[in-house]
Amino acid sequence: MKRIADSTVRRLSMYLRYLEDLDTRGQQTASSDELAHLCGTTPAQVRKDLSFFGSFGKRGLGYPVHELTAHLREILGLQREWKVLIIGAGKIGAALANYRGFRQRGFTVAGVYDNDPNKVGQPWGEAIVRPMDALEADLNRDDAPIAVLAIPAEGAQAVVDRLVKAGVRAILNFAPTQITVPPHVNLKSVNMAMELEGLSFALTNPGYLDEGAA
Amino acid sequence: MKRIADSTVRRLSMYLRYLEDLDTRGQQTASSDELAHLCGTTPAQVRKDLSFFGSFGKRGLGYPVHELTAHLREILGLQREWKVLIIGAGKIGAALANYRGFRQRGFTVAGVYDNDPNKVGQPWGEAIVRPMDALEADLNRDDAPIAVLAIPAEGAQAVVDRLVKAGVRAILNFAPTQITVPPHVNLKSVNMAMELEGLSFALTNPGYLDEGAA
DNA sequence: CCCTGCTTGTGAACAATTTCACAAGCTCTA
DNA sequence: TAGAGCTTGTGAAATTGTTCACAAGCAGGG
Ligand SMILES: NC(=O)c1ccc[n+]([C@@H]2O[C@H](COP(=O)([O-])OP(=O)(O)OC[C@H]3O[C@@H](n4cnc5c(N)ncnc54)[C@H](O)[C@@H]3O)[C@@H](O)[C@H]2O)c1
Ligand SMILES: NC(=O)c1ccc[n+]([C@@H]2O[C@H](COP(=O)([O-])OP(=O)(O)OC[C@H]3O[C@@H](n4cnc5c(N)ncnc54)[C@H](O)[C@@H]3O)[C@@H](O)[C@H]2O)c1
Repeated sequence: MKRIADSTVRRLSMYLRYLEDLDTRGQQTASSDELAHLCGTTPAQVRKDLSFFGSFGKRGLGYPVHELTAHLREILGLQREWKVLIIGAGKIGAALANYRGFRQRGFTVAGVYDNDPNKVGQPWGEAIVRPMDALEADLNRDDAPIAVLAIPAEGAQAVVDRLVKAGVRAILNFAPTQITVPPHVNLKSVNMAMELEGLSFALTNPGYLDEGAA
Repeated sequence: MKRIADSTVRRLSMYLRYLEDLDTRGQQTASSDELAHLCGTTPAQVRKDLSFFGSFGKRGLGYPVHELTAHLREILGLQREWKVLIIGAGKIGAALANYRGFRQRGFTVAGVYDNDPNKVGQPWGEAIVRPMDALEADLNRDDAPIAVLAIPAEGAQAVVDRLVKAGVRAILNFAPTQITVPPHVNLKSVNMAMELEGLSFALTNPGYLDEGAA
């Protein structure tokens, strides 16, 4: 079984988004060329990405939109519902918990946790903030959720260790710090300051990007 | 002038974060090995990344922490203040506007814009929400800010076109849609749904990741 | 002053990813 | 049934990014 690049998975996710659009508009087929234009990539890339998982298209015609949508959902594991735990009932946590885009894709917020006694027990969106102490007891190992970490950097690694010990095998981290997890746990980090700094770099050093500008 | 990979810039940003830590703790020097461990990369990677910009270390000793910190700030363009415009006074916009991490790095929110008449004019953190109409007049082309796009996907491309026309040359986009900009404009997108779907994929297809699992 | 022990800086090897290019195959038309 | 016109699927080539390995060079001790 071939290793799939991270970049490929991200693109699959994007193909799915646009295929869903086309599907609701009733379009029957889409060529790799059309998908590429929608997603800002190249036709060859689209075909190569899909070819890792099977051969879904018809030569001369393109890909059947509705069918490919279903295939991609399955590949990405989106036929099922995923439970999501939000750790940290702060500003970022609040934005995420109410984010419609997640629910649309089958991610449902199963709980919100915080260690601030003033927040615990308070209503928060449709949920009630739970104490960190309750974490282990709340978790069902057979259906371990995805954890979203939205707490300050200082406590992050300790909380991650605790989540991992409790059976969580996927974590989306927003704290701007390096987190380590055992190999069987999947970790993704979103670091917004880093993105802004990337823009700062690009604005400051146009020469390093536009090959050969003086 | 050599093209610098995106991944390199992201790592520079991370090196800077940890060097600042070491600096405040008074540590004089740091080896590529130490930095690598802090940042979750390899010593060779650290040295190669830095070598693109000069030779900052002393053989046998390592890198002078304070000095390298300054160099990295300069490379990343962080000696100066960057003005940031937030477009969309919603939940994500609110989280970002109050995010301490940005101000710490020299990014200051210069304005918040929205097209909802009920939000325009309302106080919002330390700012007051301004109408989209005011955008062009507010912008000073000689000191164009970085724009953060926190509005729904539907209107995103139109607003981007308008920002670009008004002189904005760097945009951080949170709307989950493909945006196109002319080549002289820098665009980064953060797509959280895509990250979650990446986790879903990893949980669903362990075989595609752990080389050769049956 | 020279030797020992480290650590950098970097070309070259390697690995991963993207792009190319084209044979194979489908549909439609006559 | 044959031919035209597209578009897929995929090895091979090209490009991009990471890791290796080692000469060069500094500090500190004898
Ligand atoms: N606000 C943003 O726009 C933004 C952007 C990028 C990254 N981040 C990062 O996201 C994280 C959260 O940011 P925020 O703005 O929501 O902060 P916040 O202060 O609004 O919220 C943090 C919450 O986490 C809780 N908390 C702290 N330590 C905890 C622990 N050990 N266990 C459980 N709960 C704990 C606090 O009680 C608080 O409710 C930070 O790491 C921040 O750097 C925030
Ligand atoms: N909330 C989240 O956690 C989250 C996570 C990831 C991505 N996003 C994305 O970020 C964007 C904003 O999300 P949100 O949750 O803050 O939404 P929101 O509805 O809370 O806020 C959106 C704001 O944008 C304003 N707006 C809409 N169209 C506009 C236009 N053309 N010009 C100016 N202002 C306009 C609205 O009046 C509203 O105030 C969306 O694209 C969403 O998909 C949100």
